[in-house]
Amino acid sequence: MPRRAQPQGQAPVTEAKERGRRAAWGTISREQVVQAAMKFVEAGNYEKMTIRSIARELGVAPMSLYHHVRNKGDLLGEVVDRLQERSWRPQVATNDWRAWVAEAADELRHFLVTQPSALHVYLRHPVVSPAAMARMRAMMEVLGQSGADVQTVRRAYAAIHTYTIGFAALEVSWGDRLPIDDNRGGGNDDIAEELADYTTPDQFAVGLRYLLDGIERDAGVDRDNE
Amino acid sequence: MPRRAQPQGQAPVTEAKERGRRAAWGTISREQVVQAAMKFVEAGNYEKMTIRSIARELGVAPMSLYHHVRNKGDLLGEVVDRLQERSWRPQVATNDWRAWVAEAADELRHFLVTQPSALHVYLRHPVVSPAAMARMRAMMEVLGQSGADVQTVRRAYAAIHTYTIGFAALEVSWGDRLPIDDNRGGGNDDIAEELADYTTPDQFAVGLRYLLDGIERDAGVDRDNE
DNA sequence: CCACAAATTCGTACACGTACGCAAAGATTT
DNA sequence: AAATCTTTGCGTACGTGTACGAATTTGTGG
Repeated sequence: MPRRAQPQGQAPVTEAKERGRRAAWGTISREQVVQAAMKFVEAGNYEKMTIRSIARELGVAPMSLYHHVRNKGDLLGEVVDRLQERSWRPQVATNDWRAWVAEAADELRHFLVTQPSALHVYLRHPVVSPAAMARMRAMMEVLGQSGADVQTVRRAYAAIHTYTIGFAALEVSWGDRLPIDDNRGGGNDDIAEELADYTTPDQFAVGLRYLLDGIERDAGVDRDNE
Repeated sequence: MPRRAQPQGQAPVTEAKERGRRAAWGTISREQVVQAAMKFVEAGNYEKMTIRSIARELGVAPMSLYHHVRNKGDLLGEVVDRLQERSWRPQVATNDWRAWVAEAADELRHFLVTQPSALHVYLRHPVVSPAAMARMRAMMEVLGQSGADVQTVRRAYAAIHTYTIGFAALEVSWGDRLPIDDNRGGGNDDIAEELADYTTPDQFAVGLRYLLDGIERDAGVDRDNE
């Protein structure tokens, strides 16, 4: 059914595609796609953020998005970067590097726990978005204040980073109640439930303190070898 | 070829369901579904393990599986439990609890890194399958040898567990190369690449040592307060 | 001005997990 | 045996991400 195009030239780039008609050329840009996606996440409806729903919102066919976004993961990555930027600006200037690092780590933990979309992204691949890189650089700079050399600083950063993300992942997942549990779990999930009480921000701080103790010690060794 | 009913019990591959016909009553059991699923995972084709492919393998319609398995997650959980059981049997009896715990943790890390299906399961919800519970109990028992009280042991277990899973998650994800990177990443993903070198088994051991140091210290406090 | 290339929108199609409900077969009760 | 209940297999349908290629629009060179 070849539909003939209307020569209605100056259709202002305005609103959305009315019924059946193809949307005007240049209707959407990457920026608009990202913003539309962000609206879902901001409203707490992360799971409702689908390619199709975004397209509907923009008055465009689903496949049209793919000329502005590599795929859903790409889009989500950008959304998360903006959320993260908004969530925290690193400000380096401290005389207590341990406190600074601890706070920064907890901030990331909180962000990941609060934004399920972010956790997904962080678990799927290394995040190298601008906000994430800024955070990393700040973290490394402050870690350097301990006197550790570059090697030790990177080690320390990696350890803290993995611990933080891992903790956030379990804090979230352990928060979900198990599906009914028809004893396929071996019958002893009371224990698991008790353990969930040990996946709290307080607990996070305890483990983090352990890590920082170890880092501090290594930093001392670095200084001695100087 | 007329098909006959299977006289119960584990049969070889029932040459079931020739074209169009409905498979005989009692053709599949939960056990068979799990085993069919396991074949995919064992062959390293975890991503090929779909409800539809399993059904095809068993010669039944996809929806038939759902009378034996709650959903794909349930199925995957059981598969992972069997893999885990095969991968490691806890044997408690040691005079060096730190070495034992370190080895057990590294074993879990290795398992998760090796079996992407397992990592998925561990990241989605608390795993309370028999093998996982056995592992946990063994770990706690050995941690108790440090002299720590119950509270401290649980704290310690939680810290080690989250660190292990988090590390495994990043070790895997950082191993995947980024998708081409059209500089949306901020341009500096060399740094990320360098950091990937710090997500290695060696690095895992370093961070774990930090945690164990902290645990050991707390255990000492527990003993003193006794 | 016209031919041709590039960018953009979109229709169709596929495999995925699975909700829903019907039909067939076994189990139980009358 | 007949009637009824329960378990199991399956057909259909929906919403998902996205590969593929066609249709349309804009930009470019002759």
